[in-house]
Amino acid sequence: MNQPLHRFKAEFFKALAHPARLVILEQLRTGEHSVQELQAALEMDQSSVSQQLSILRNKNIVESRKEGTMVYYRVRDPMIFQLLDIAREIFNNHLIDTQSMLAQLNEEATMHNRGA
Amino acid sequence: MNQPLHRFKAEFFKALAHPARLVILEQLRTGEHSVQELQAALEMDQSSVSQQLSILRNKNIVESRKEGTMVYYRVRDPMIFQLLDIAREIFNNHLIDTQSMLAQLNEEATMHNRGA
DNA sequence: TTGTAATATTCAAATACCTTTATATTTTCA
DNA sequence: TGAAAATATAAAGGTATTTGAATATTACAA
Repeated sequence: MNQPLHRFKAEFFKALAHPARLVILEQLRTGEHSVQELQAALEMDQSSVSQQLSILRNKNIVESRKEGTMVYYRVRDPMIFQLLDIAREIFNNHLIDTQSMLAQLNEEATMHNRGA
Repeated sequence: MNQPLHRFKAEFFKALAHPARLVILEQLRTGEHSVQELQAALEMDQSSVSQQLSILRNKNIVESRKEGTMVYYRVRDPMIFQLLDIAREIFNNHLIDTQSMLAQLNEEATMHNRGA
């Protein structure tokens, strides 16, 4: 707990704990991608993508290569994908189950209706 | 990104992204444990442990069983341990590497010296 | 050089999360 | 019943993350 190791592991998981960053990693399953490409896939603006990439970079989860004015990103350790696969299985096993998901979706729908 | 699925996955990882919760899960590798036992292992006060457990419970990562006045917790899906194993391997593979770790440890030492 | 395209960094406001302390609840037992 | 043990919840203040907008940087080409 005080042990730094657990704190570093927690930070590693924190790096994965963002929807955009998960999508980025999914994109990188098929190999290198430029920021442009990621930006298009994510439908996010340039600077947001860059920010998320910098978080993944700081945690050493991705690394980059510059080619002219473009930068190509790739995942550093393919084992990350195993991790994501297992996370998906846990999802499919219903660990994160319908109850809380539905509750939250519902809540969101309500919010949107209010907004409309 | 807007897709709720990615948000839920992100929340799942967020649930793992805390040192105390990681230690709790490590403890639960050997099976059920009471809150008391976890409290002792973590050297945290009762209510903090309870709060962390409630986060894990809300994300359906652990479940509990009441026996008299005591509550026993266990991990819901053993695949969680596979996930933690892989995370550890990624660590050992140096993905989260020394550079940032040392930088942070250093920074902490500095802070403490300032404080002293 | 100046301009432009691609990417990165910085900043401020909003939100979420942590930590601590205090208080509730539930169960058992005298 | 009333007290005590084990656990849970709530509230408040501090800290960290997110988000969006603005601004820097870098590399290249005209």
